[in-house]
Amino acid sequence: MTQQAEPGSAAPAHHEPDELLTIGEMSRRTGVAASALRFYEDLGLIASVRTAGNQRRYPRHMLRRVSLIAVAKRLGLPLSDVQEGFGDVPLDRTPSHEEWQRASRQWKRRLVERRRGLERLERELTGCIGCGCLSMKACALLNPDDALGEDGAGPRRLDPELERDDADADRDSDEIGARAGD
Amino acid sequence: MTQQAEPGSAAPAHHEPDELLTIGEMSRRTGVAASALRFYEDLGLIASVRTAGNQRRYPRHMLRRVSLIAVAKRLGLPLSDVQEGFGDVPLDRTPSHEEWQRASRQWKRRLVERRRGLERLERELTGCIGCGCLSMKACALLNPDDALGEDGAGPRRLDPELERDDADADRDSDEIGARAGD
DNA sequence: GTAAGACTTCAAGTACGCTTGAAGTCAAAA
DNA sequence: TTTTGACTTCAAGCGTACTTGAAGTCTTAC
Repeated sequence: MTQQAEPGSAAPAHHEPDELLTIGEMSRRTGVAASALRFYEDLGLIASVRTAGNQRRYPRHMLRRVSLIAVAKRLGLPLSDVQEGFGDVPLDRTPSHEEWQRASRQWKRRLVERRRGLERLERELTGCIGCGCLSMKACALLNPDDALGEDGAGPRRLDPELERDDADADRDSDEIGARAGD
Repeated sequence: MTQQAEPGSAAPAHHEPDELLTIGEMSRRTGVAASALRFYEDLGLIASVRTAGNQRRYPRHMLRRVSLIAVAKRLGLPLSDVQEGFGDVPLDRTPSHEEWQRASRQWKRRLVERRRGLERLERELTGCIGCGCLSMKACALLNPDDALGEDGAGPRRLDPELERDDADADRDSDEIGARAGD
């Protein structure tokens, strides 16, 4: 962060292994605004070295980091989660495989969790509403799979977790379920 | 919204089919703060009738709506998406099955899209980083499925879409890929 | 009837994730 | 050398999604 880059190595067209990128190049290549990159740097999500003239230069491995931030953001993960997810992946050098792997396992857990949430919501909507009962408790038994099938995921029983998560709404959905019985 | 509820029907303990709920009861049952419920009402995401004394009373079917908002929020969907997702599901009466079904199909599309994004990120992390190549382009051929398998989804080739989406970062990942080849 | 607690509105404040603008500096090309 | 565009910091502003607080009203229970 307070290291210094060679002043002359600014922005050539061809690329060599340890060429440094300007903030503009990073922005163009990742699709992330320069102002956002500065913001991420303030947060410590990414880092840069500085030229003698105090301009940022990014090592190439920072591209991957920024891309991951962008994807995660698109998926609605807060930056604090992204930060945590990076764990001990180093900022000051190209991360090793082991370092990426350790981090990736953390991310995975978070992502699987979130994806499961999405799947639950999908099931609630296509399954429980689709079948007409509108009560998730009842639907846990019906176990619909019309929509899940189209994605290659097999039919599944709802988790006990779901019962807990949305129990508040369910305590009352019997009213709706009764109307559905007409 | 400007309808009026019977003044005497405030907050009994047992529940009848068309009993109305106070904002406090809604809050307790859905886990959503009363201030948030007022906010959602301002946005038109939910609606209430008023007592003679101007207090909110919620019909029971609003519980489901609020629960869906809460789940969607937990999954990082913006309220504007939630709003759109509700489409023509009516606020002023218990929605019919067809109305919920129409809306659910809209939601589904959004959710599937988002879930696919998560799966892509998972693949990138466990597949491409896990296997050591660190280049998504190369990994499209390797097609890892260790993590996908645990969720019952079959192994899949990466979409051409992925290539497009993250092409920016990939243009440079050959550098990383080269180091990975050691 | 009265007291307690739940409710009302409205305005302001907060946290996140940035963008915009001003004023000035740096780097590369002509 | 000069010009142009890309860069710098810092401060303020913005959109989303609320929370908090003040001042007052309603409902319920006693």
